[in-house]
Amino acid sequence: MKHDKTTNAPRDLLRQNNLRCTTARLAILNILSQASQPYSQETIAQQINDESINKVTIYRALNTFLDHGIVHKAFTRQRIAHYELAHHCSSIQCHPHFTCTRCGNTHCLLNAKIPLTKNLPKGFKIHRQQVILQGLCPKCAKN
Amino acid sequence: MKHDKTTNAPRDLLRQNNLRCTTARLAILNILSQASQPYSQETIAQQINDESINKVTIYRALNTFLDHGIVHKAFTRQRIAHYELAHHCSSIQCHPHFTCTRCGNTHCLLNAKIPLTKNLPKGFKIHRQQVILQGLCPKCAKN
DNA sequence: GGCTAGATGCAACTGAGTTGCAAGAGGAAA
DNA sequence: TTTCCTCTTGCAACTCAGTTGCATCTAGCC
Repeated sequence: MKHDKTTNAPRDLLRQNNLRCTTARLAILNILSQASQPYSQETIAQQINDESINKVTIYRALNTFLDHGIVHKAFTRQRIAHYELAHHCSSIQCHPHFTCTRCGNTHCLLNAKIPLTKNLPKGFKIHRQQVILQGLCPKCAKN
Repeated sequence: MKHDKTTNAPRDLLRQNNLRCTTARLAILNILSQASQPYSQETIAQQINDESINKVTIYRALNTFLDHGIVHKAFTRQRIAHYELAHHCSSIQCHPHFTCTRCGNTHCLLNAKIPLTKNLPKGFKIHRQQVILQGLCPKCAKN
């Protein structure tokens, strides 16, 4: 069993998913497996010593990993901001938003209730809790 | 009391916040007040009949509304995607992520528990629930 | 070692959102 | 109603995360 930091885990992970073990992919997986928080493409690029790895390669590798469920996006990417009037929301929590993964429509679930998160580590002061649900809307779930 | 669709509510809202009542702002607020779901800048622009209103104006008006709490972003804008290995998460729910509004750092709250959303409207099939917390991290809360 | 599909690098592109600046308009005072 | 000041708007040019097309390279099977 190897005890150095770059274990065989990433290599195995790739093989299990029938993906080629390339330098770039192994480097990315090694970095993510040692990460204590989600990393952006930029952070990953900085942490890769070998600066020859192109950002496109990192994006493509990450997307491949996403497809295979090896990795996921810690934050749903929402390049396009959506706004609504604030009158229905409490100061700390808004109603959850549901986005359909098939048709892309978003619905406000005004009546759905989510208790505030519990077991928070000490010292964190929560000002706002936001819940995002993904799945199929009634229309798309039928078909 | 006026009964037409463009009520005085938006005008009052602007006055309460010491904001000038301009054509663009009133149009945007009217649209949002009739919206059943969060709208993007593009959608708002489409719904404004007067096509002469510039997209920059809409962005700036929305940001002003944000500053005054009249409006909020239904989805936290995350232009930059952050990735992490998927091994710690259940198929439906990942641990919550906390983003500090002061220093911008994000932390994984691995031990925090959030019950799944209840009182869902009929027909919605949830595949994934994501919780985003905002506030102050222990370091920033001290200062 | 040779071959081939899949992976990579490069450059150019896309598009949401921002910035600087000049021109325009709201609204309070005269 | 007019004047005037300040805030708002429009335009054009920019920023930058992420994508695409295409030529080149390489992992891994034979």
